[in-house]
Amino acid sequence: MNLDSLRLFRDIVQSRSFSRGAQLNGVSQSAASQHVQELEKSFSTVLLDRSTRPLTVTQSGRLYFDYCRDVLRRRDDFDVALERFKKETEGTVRVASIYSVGLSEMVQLEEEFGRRQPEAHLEVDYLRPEKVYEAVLSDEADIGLVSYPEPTRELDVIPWREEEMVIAAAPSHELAQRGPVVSPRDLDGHDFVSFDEELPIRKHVDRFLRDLGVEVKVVLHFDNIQMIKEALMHRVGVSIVPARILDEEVGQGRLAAIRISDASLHRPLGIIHRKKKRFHRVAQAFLGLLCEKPA
Amino acid sequence: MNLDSLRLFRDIVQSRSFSRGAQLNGVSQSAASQHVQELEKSFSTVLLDRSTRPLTVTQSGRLYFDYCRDVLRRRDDFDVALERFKKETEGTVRVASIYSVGLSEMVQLEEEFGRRQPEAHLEVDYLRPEKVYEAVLSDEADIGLVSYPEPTRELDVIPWREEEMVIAAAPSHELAQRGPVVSPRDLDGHDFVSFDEELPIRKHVDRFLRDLGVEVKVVLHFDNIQMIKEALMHRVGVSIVPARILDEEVGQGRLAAIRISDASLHRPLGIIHRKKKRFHRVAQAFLGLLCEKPA
DNA sequence: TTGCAATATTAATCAAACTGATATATTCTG
DNA sequence: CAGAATATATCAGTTTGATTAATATTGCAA
Repeated sequence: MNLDSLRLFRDIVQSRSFSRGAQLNGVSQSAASQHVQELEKSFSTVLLDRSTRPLTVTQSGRLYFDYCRDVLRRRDDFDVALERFKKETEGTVRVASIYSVGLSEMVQLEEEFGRRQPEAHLEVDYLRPEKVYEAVLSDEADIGLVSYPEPTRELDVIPWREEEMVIAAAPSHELAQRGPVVSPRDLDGHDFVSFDEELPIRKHVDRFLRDLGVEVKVVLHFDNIQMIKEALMHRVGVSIVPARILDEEVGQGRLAAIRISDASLHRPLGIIHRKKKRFHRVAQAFLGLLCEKPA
Repeated sequence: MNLDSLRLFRDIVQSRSFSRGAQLNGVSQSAASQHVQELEKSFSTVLLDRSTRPLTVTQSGRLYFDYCRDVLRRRDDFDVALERFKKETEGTVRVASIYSVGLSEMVQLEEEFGRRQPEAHLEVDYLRPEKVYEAVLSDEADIGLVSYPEPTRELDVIPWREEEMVIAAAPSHELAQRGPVVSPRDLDGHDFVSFDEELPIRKHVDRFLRDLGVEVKVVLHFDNIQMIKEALMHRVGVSIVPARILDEEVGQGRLAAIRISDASLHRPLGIIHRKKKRFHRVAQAFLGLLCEKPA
């Protein structure tokens, strides 16, 4: 009693003919005849009166006909609802990103994506790192953009970028005066504005400095780069941050980016997603865009 | 996508488990798994999220689940409606009978039938003979009771009874005086109350008399026995009618039944029904009752 | 009646669904 | 975090049920 069967019976009744009903459904007249006989056997009742031509519907047959119509209508509704839902969700890529990926870059990506997939939507949520993981895990986001990505039991990581880390300071700061490139040792003893201790970036910077035997004096710490930049502009000290996110302030002369000679420090960014996640077409397009552009 | 499949999916969702859903539907876990995978392939969407336990339903899955529930509910309604309808019709035997089968006998039959099939209904319509044929042909009646039954292309006949025909007259009538049995020849020259010419019974009586060389004088004719009896009581003449239907009037002394010696005249009664008619249980019971009682 | 068109019947074929065995995955527990 | 326990996925082989082509039967009209 599948959909085709329901349609078949409906069409037989509506066309008042087994042959025409069969034709409408692309089956043989024999199949139609046998099908209705099976129905009648299973219901132990006569659905169609063939002793007259054109055939007529018995009262039981009318009951079943109405059932067929209702179910087929309900099915159409379902199909429509499913298609609408799929268009909605499959036309949207939901990205969860840490703040420090940088708005400017994201805007560029969005523009390029909009050109390539005019039909598609891109939803970007900027969240604190652990919230990014949560969003991806709970399937509220298709992909997540995080730094120092960690694969887990349920998450896979696609390496994305290695961002250069530079020393940031007010342009008037002593280190900024010293030139566009300095040795890490020059940081020794300076007041330092750092990240909160639980952030991976903090741990990596700490380790970097420790390995080189450089000691700084952490005078402030924040959980986001915006606040760090604010502090630097107020000449509270220096910091080490991803080069990319200083672009704007450096261009305006409000902060200086000082490259670290000698040893290089990089922040890895990664794309995280649920293991075995099946990306729809639009999501795949966005992933492709991300990976092809090493910027 | 038959009913079992819909139930299976519904139960998998409701029990949050393939295995339990399968068990509830008497199929293997393997079948359940494969079935949902086929569904997902056909919809090109994921219906159930198995990466968590217990499994969860995706939004698409919810749409399909609702569809399943609605269809199954609609199906239940259909089943109930069909059963109710069948009980109604299958619990009723619709009989179309000519008037002259006799009310008293029919009442007896109804009583006996009521004892044997307390749940059943018996609907008896008394009609003129051609209306009885019509009723059976158009399936307004399950069976028809007629005299001188004629099988046709669409009707079968089951012989039922051979009713003795007797001479009926007012008790004061000359023939009635002559004794309880007379020779057919004694009718010669008498005023005769007959049936309408188009009725089979008329033709048979006429032939009977003609074969014996008896000539009567038809002074009145009617299409029903009641009127004939009325006429006889008014001493309009004599007639030949089925013995059985005189019982009451004879008992009350209002008419006399005079048997015909010599040659015997009988009226055959038959049960007619549509060819290939499928009798339901109750109808079969009534047919059985009719045939077993040669009364 | 005969002839025409529709439906029923039959046997053979074929694809879908199911099972049992087993592999893989998830969760729980020590 | 390993390993047990439970759940789901996969695969090959089998069964079932739907389908077709050919043909018989039936209903209707001339």
